[in-house]
Parts: sequence; structure tokens; C-alpha cells
Amino acid sequence: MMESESQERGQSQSERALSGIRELLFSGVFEPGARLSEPAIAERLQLSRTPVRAALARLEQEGAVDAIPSGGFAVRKFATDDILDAIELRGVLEGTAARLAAERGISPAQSMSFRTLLSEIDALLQVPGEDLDHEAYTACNAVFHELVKESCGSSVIARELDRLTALPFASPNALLMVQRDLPEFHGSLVLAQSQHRAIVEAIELREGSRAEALAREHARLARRNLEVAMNDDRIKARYPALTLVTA
Amino acid sequence: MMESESQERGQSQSERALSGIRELLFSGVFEPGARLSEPAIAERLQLSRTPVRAALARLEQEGAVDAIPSGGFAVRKFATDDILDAIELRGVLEGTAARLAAERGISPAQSMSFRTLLSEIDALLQVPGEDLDHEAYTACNAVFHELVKESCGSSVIARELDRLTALPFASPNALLMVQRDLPEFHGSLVLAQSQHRAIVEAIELREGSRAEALAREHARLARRNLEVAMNDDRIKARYPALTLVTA
DNA sequence: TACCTCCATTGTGTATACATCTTTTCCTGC
DNA sequence: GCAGGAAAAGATGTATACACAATGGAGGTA
Repeated sequence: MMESESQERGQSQSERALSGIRELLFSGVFEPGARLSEPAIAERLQLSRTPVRAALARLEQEGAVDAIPSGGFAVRKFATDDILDAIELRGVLEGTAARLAAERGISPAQSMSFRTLLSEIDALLQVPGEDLDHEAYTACNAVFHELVKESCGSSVIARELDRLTALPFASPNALLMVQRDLPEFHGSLVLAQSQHRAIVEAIELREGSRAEALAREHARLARRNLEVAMNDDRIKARYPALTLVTA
Repeated sequence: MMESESQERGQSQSERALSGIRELLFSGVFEPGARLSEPAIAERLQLSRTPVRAALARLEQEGAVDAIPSGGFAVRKFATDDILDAIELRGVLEGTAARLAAERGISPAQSMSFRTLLSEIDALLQVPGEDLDHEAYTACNAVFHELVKESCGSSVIARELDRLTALPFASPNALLMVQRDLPEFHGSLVLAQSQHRAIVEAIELREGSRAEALAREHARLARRNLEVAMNDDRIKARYPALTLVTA
């Protein structure tokens, strides 16, 4: 095929299709349960059906889209319970990563990464609640969970975590900024940070079971955010992806 | 397209491609790391590149095949450690399913299914080691793990377990019959069955933590089977998929 | 013999064509 | 007004064509 110059450079059509459809999905453009017509999406994204189809198949594997028995795909409807289970599962997987990291030991370089990150977050939290740099905190939080994921050096676990957090709900940063509107906002971040610190400490002290329990508990913060968001329509409205969550 | 009658009926070309390639892969036809040429496979399976391509993309998601950076796919090389981690992870996931089942409670129907299955296995193990019906035992074992998977009623966890056990190594039945050649064969099955029973009991008594720990420990039997198989070339030769396991 | 270059072969990514199957719409009969 | 069914509209699954990319090997040079 001729390399079209009309779109962002450097990406394949399939990649464009994938990110394009993801964006459409999680910006709430489609009704939950609605059929995703390949020709329609192809026209919308200005590419042929082939990469669209490939992207849809992949999104089905990721769980963002359901296969219709008679053919094709539909926007997945998420039940609240599914998301809660996904968060629980992220806790379990991160807990396993942390436990194995503790049991197997981490490298000095990894330990250093953890330590510097913890200091960075400490610095961010030093300022009063109003002036907090949300962007930076969110980025740091993402890095922390990346570090945990990589900590045990298991590609199998890393892969599974990547898969699970492909859905925007279970991801560590998913509903992080829900907390911004809560009275105890700053306090909840301080609590999260103390959990971060405890997890790292447990890993370094080779306390596997403790590391696992802590990481599980840490994931439960996300659960609370989801519950808050689902019960407050004003907050809910700010997360278009939550349109897909029913009941 | 015209529905070709030359192949097994009732399946789509994509399904044929998927199962066909899986079979080729895990029967050790290809070298680990070798490129999987779409035209070559298409010709071999007597279909066009399109379904082959779709199947390969899916197998990549499943982890059976690696994407080559420059394009296309290659037979995945499995490290022994990857498989051990996958087994560990299966234990973790089944453990989580069992824990949640205990915490949330299971239905009388589920309880009944467990109980009848346990009796069935007991009956199978009644006969002396030589005369054991391997087929039946393997089937029962599969059902047990299905029941555990479904026990907590979480589609998220079920999906994740399905994904993990798509690889033939981490699956509960994967290397089950390795044990057949071991002196303590019958004993190991009896041990496994006692674990089965304990897991069910823990779930029914709502002892979540115990159920989780037991399920994890139970998965470790598979670990042992893998180690035995990898260290005995005669046994290894009987599992063609083990060709893909390096070091 | 070892190595580099160039060319041929092969392979992938994408677009498109087309047959079949679904779904929707609209018309007719009750 | 509603139900049922036929026809049309649209969608999917698959095959195929083709441009670009990559890979491998032959041949020539040091």
C-alpha cells in the first residue's frame, strides 16, 4: 500500500486504528452494547476495514469489546462488580509481584529507583493540598506501579498486569483524580504514600507476605475511588469512560 | 466467499486457522524462534492469508507467538522460568477464586457439584495404581479446576484464568501424566485429591485464607511435574510442546 | 577464507472485491 | 393497529492484489 501522509507519521494503520477506536470507546461516543460497524469506523478514521478489523479483534482480547455471536463486535458493557473484581485482581497481581520481589530479592538499581521515587513523591506532598501538582503525582504513581510490576523480574506477571490494566478502570491511575474533590484529599494521598513506602520496605526486608498484603490493600484505594465516582453524578460526568459502566 | 466443503464442517476459516496453527505449534513442528510465514501456513492449512493472519494476531495475545519487530510473528521460545511463573500465577489466581468463593459463599448447586466430583475421583482412586483410568482422572481434574474457576462467580477472574491456561504449560492438566512414570504415582494422586477435598471444605466453611493457601499449594504439584519432565529426556520426548521450552 | 554489496526472493501491511449472512424496513393482510 | 414476512440495506468473513520492507544468497574483492 502507499504510505499515506495524511495522518500522524510513524504509526502503522493498525496502530492508528487501535488507538483511534480505544479513544472513541472510552470517550463515550458509542452506546454501551452498540454494534461497532467496521465500515463506519473505517470511514471515521480514514482507513480501510482491514486494520480496523485487526484492532477490534485485539480489543476483544483486551476485553474492551465483546464479540457478537452472529459476527462483529459491540461496545462492552461493564458491570460495577466487574470493575471491582478487576481492581481486586490488580491488587492480587501486584501483591504477587511484590511478594516474589521480596522472596527473590531486588537489585540495588531497583532499590535505588524505588527510593528516589519515594522521595520525589514526598517532595510533591510537601506543599499544601491546594497547590499539589496533580500531573506530577499521577506520573509518579504510574511509575511506582511500573516499578512494582517489574520488581520480581517475571515477564509472565508483567504481561498479565499489562493486560489487566489495559482497561482504563483497573489501572492504578484510573480514577485517581476523583479524590481531588474529596475533603480528605490530601490525607488520602499521604496514606497512599505511606503504603508505597511500606511496600518498598517490605520488599527490601524480604518480607514477602507483608509486601503482598500491603500491595493488595493499596489497590483497594482505587475501589473507594470508584465507589465515590459512581455515587456522585458530578464527578462521574468528568470520566466519560464511566458511561460504559452499568449498575 | 463461497463456503468450501473441503474442510471439517461447522467451523469458520478463522477457527480452523487458530486450531490448526496451535496444533502445529505445540506438536513441535516448528523450531522455537522460527518465523511463521503466513503464506506457508496458509498453504499448509489450505486457506487464505486473512484468517491465518487473524489467528496469528490472536495467538500473540495469548502468548503462544511473538511479534517480530520488523513485522510478522515467530514461534515463541519459553524459558523454564516463564512456565514456573505461569504455574505460580495459576496458583495465585485459583487461590483468589477460592478465597473469594469462600468469602462470598457458594450456591448449594455448586457445593453439590464439588461433592459429587470429589466422590467420583475417590472412586477412581479406589482401584490399584496400575488399573487407574487416566483419561477419566484427567477429565475429573479438569472439571475440578473449572469448578474452582467458576466458584467465585467472577467473570474477570475466570477470563484471566482462561487466558493463562491457554498456554498448554500452565494448564492444570498440562503435565499430569508425567507422574505416571513416577514410583510414587498413585500416592501423588491421592495427595492431590486430599488437597481437592481440603479446598472444597475451606470454601464451604468460609475459610478464605485457608482456601487460598491450599489452592496455591495445589498448583505447585504442576511445578514438580515440569521439573521431572525437564530432567528426564524420555518423559520429555512424550510432550512435543516441551520442544519450545529452552533452558 | 572472510567480508561486503547488490539483487532476487520472500514476506508483511493494507486496500479492495465479493459472497453470504443479519438486520432493518416496509408493505400487506388481518 | 399490529403481526408477519419479503425485500432491501448493511455488515461480516474471506480471498486476493499490490506496494513497500526485509531477508538471504551469489558473486566479486581484499
